[in-house]
Amino acid sequence: MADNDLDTTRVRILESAGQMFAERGFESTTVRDICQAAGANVAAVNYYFGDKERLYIEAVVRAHRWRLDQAQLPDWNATTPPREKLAGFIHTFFERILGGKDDTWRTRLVMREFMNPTAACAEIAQSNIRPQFEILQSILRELLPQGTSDEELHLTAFSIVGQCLFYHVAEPIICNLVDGAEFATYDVDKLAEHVTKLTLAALDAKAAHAARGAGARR
Amino acid sequence: MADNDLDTTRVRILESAGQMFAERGFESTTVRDICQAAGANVAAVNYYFGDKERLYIEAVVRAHRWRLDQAQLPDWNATTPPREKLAGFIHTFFERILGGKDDTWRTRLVMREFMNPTAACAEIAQSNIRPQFEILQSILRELLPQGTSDEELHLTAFSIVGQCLFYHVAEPIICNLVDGAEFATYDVDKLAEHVTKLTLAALDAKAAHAARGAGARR
DNA sequence: AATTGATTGAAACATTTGTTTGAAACGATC
DNA sequence: GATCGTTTCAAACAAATGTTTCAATCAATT
Repeated sequence: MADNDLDTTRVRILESAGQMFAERGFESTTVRDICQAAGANVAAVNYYFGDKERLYIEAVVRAHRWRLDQAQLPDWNATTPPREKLAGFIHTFFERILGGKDDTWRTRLVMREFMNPTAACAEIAQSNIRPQFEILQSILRELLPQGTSDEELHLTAFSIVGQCLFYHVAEPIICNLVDGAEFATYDVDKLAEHVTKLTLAALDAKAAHAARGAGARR
Repeated sequence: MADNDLDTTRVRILESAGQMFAERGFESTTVRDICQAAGANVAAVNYYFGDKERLYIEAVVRAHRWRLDQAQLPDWNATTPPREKLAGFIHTFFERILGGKDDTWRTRLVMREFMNPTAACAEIAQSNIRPQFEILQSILRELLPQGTSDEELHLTAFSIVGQCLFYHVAEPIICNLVDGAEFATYDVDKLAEHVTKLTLAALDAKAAHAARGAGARR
């Protein structure tokens, strides 16, 4: 029952299954291929997980937990300026998405699940994503003028996350649109800096506009 | 051969197949289900398309072409200000993505193809997406200071598209994060206005910063 | 009305796939 | 070393699925 990181048949199957589900999808991946890649017998899937679907769910949840653990948010204290927090959040988010080149399959697996929600999706959203979303919102609350509606807060958070996620979900398209040499230079640091700068510029403008509006009215 | 919009068995199969591929994916969709939904015989798929895969490719290409035709960019003339062009581009993009509530399957199908590229992906990227990308870049060139690098132009374009696409690729997550009542109010107009405002605020700040920098240097 | 070509229909085929089974191998415990 | 629970293995099962076949049907043309 303990799914610790031992090199046991169980986790070998989980890892192989995750990679294959990520690349080919649930239906295109056969239990036989998974077991062959994991060096296990066909019956091992049913022995350890009951059936193929429960193996899938466990693989997805495991992949997302791994993604979160892989890159942790920086330690902030009460004096950390919110601009720095936002920069750190975005950088960490990119680390999780683009991570080591051998780990992108985990993000692919999770994104695939989001577009084909099963039981794993709601669980991940509630237990893993929501806390991160709350953190991002608390940062934005410090950066946006007081009185900003919850809705605008949400949309702004979505704008940030959307910019980051794009580089994963549209990767084949991006490769088709920009030069291969340029694409090769897209790394976490560069992309994070771009998104951070663009977002902060927009937030600054909103804050300035609000201040001007308040000043003009009085 | 002519795939015109007649209510022929061929296009009925294409439409049914598109919807089912979009919801369940390629492998999970059976030829039998497609034909039943289209009111056709099982053999019709092989008769009209040769095999299941060529039916899929044709359905994807058709869906994306339909998406483009559904919402056309406004007519601009030489005097149209670039800010208005950007607003129009973003609004049209959202129309295409979120379109009529009965047509979202087309976007789903295309996004699915992007994450599982087949032969259809490269074709769509080259013949359909690239022209749109060029238009967006030409608009941004008018809004960003002279001397802005191609790379920054690209990243800015990706930031815009990423913000829009997010509402489609992460829909189940968004539903989980915000109140159902609030989500119900997300429509094309509201989202387009948010993305446009945020982006223009950022672009204005960059332009102002560049002007200030140039002024200070002289 | 006959003919010709395109389309549809029901059934069958060959393969693949998830799952099960029951015996063998293994490992720790007494 | 015998025993008991756990794990592995090869083989088989049953269901589903893409594809094919060939006769029936239809529609237009002569």
